[in-house]
Amino acid sequence: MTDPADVAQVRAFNRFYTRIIGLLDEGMHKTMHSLSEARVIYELSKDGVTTGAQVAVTLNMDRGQLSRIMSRLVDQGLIANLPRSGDARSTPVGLTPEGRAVAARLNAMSDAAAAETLLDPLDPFERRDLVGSMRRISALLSEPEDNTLVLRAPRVGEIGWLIHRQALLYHLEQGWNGEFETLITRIYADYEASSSTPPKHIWVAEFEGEVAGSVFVVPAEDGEEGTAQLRMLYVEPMFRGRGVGGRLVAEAVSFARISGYRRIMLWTQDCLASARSIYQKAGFVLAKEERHHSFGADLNGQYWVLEL
Amino acid sequence: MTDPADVAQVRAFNRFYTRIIGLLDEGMHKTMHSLSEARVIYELSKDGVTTGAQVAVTLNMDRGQLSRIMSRLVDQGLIANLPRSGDARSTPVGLTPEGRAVAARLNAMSDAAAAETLLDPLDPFERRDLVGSMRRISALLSEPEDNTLVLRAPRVGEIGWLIHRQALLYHLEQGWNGEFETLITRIYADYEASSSTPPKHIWVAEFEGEVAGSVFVVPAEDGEEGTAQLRMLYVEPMFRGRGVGGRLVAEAVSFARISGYRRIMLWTQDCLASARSIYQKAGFVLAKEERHHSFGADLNGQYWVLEL
DNA sequence: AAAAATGATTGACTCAGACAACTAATTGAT
DNA sequence: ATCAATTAGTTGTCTGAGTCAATCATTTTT
Repeated sequence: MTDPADVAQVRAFNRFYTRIIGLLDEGMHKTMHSLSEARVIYELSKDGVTTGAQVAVTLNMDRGQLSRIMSRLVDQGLIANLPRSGDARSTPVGLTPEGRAVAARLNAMSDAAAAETLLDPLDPFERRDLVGSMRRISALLSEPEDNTLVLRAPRVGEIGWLIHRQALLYHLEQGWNGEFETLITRIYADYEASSSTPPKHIWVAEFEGEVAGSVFVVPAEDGEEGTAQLRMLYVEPMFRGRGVGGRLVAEAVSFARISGYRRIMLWTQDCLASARSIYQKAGFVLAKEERHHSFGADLNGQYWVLEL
Repeated sequence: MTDPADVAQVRAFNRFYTRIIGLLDEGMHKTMHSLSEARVIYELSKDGVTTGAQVAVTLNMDRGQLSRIMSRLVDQGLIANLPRSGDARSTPVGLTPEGRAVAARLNAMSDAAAAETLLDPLDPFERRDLVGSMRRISALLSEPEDNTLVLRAPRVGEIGWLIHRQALLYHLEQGWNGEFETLITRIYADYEASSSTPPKHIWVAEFEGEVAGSVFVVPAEDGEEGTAQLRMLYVEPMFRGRGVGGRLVAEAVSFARISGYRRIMLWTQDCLASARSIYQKAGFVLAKEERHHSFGADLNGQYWVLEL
C-alpha cells in the first residue's frame, strides 16, 4: 500500500538528517558538558521547575541514567533539588543561577551552530523554504495541537499557492485533470481583476502557521442582483475535522449578510461529501442538480442556496 | 542578520526530528545487532565493496570503533576481508552471503518501521507533502549534485506552483507586491485559455525531482504576425548558476524557430540582472526601454528581440 | 489494610565515542 | 633517491550512554 519510493525517500532523509544533527552536536564537545547533560539543562531552562520523571519522558531517557546525570549536575552546582512539596516521592529540581548562566551559554552556542551551519549559507528565499518545510514536517508527524485558527487576507504568493494546492488535492483525491487547474486559475484571476463593488472578500484560514484552507465571496456571476456566490472553499486534509470549513463558510455567510446581499449561492459537486455537509450545517439548501463532464470525470453539479 | 525566529524553528525541528529518529531506531533493539553495526552493514550492502576508511567517513564514525565493530562482524561471519588489491594499506571488505541476508532483513525492518510510523498514518496527499518537504530540505542543505536537468510539460498543480513561486520570489527579492501575482495569475490563465495555433509551449525545468524553473512561448500579444514572445522565465534561487535559465531560453528559442516564428521578443525589467545576461548570451538585443511604475516599484521595462 | 503503581536511586554490564600510540604502506618534496 | 608527512588500520584506555534488574519510600487503588 505504501509506495516503496516514498519509504526510500523517507529513509534517505532520516540518514541525511542524522548526519546533520550529528554535525550540529559535534560543536558541543567544546563545552564541559556531555550531550545528554546539555539536553537536561535545556529541558530545565525551558520548563522551569520539573521532576526527574518529567524530563525522562520528554527526553526519552532512562531514569537511571537521568538520575546519575542529575547528581553530576548537582555536584557541579548547576541544578538544585528544591524542597519536596506535595508528592514526597518526587523531588522538584530547578536550575541554580550558575545553571541558568550555563544554559544561556549552551543555548547561544546551539543557536549559533544552527544559524551558521544551516541558515546562513542560504538566501532569504531558500531560508523561507527550509523553515517552511520543517514546520510542515513537524505538523504532519506530530499530534494536532489545539491551536487557534486565524482567518486573514491572503499574503503575496498565496493565490498561486491556493491554485496549486486545490489542483493537486482534487487531482489526487478525485482524479480531476489539468482542466480543473486551468479553470481555477481563471477564477482567481477574475477575482483579483473584479471591481470591489459589489463587495467581495477572500479568506485564508491559518493554523499553526500553515494555510489550512480558503474561500471567497463574490457577486454571483449569472445570478440576479443581490445574490452572492461562495467559491473555492477547500480545507487541507491535514487540518480536516477541526472546524476549518465551518468557520470559513460562517465567515463568508456573515460577510455576505453584512454586505447587503439577500442570498448566497454556491456550486459544488456531489462527490465532495464533506463540503456538502458543511453547507448543510450552515443552512444552505440544494436548489438544482446538473450532470456534466468536466475535469476528465463524470460529475453531478449541485447548486446550493441560502436566503439571508 | 539571521532571523531568531528562523533559528528557533530550525532548532525546534532538530529536537523534534531527533525524537523521531530515536523512535525509529528503537525498533532495532530487537535485532541481534547494535545500531552502529546495523549502520555499517547497511553501508556495505549499499556500496558493495568498500574499505574501512570509506565507511568511517560516510558514517562519521571513529576509525578505532569501526575497526572493532568490523572485527566483531567478521567473527559473526557477516563480512569478510577481501584480498588486498592495489593499495596494500587498506583492506577491502564486503558482505558474505549471510551478511547480505542479514542486511536484507535489517533493511526490511527499517522500511517497515519508517512506513508504519511515518507514512501509513498519512493520506496520500499528506504523504506527498511529507516526502516533498524532506526532499526539499535535503536539496537545500546538501551540496548540489551533478544531476541531469529535465525539461518537461507542467504537471497538474504546477501552474499554481509557478504562480506561487514567482510571486513569492520577486516579492522577497525585489519587493514587488500582490499586483505582480495578480498579473501573472492572469498571464497563466490566458496561456491556458489560448488557442494552440499559432504554436505555444510551456516548459518546466526539473532538477533532482524539484521544479527548478520555467518559461513559456506564445504568439506576441501586441506584435506583428510571425513574432513569438518568451514569457515568465524564472529560475529557483536554489538552482541558479547551473545553466537552468540558459537551457530554458535555448529550448524556447529553438521551439520558436522550428514553429515558424520569424522573431522572438520578451519584456523584462532591468533590475533582473541575471535574466538579462541570459538573454544576451542567447543573442537577444535590447530594442526599447520604458520607465513605468508597477508592482509597487519604479521599474525600467526592457524589450529584447531576437531575429530567428 | 493489603496490593499495585510510581519516583528515585543504585549496581552491573555492554557498547559508543573520543583520544593517543603504534605499525605498515604510500605519497610528496626537495 | 631519500626523508618527512600522510593515510589505513589496529589496539589500549577511559568516560559516559544505554539497558536491565533490584531496592526503597511513598502514593494510589481496591
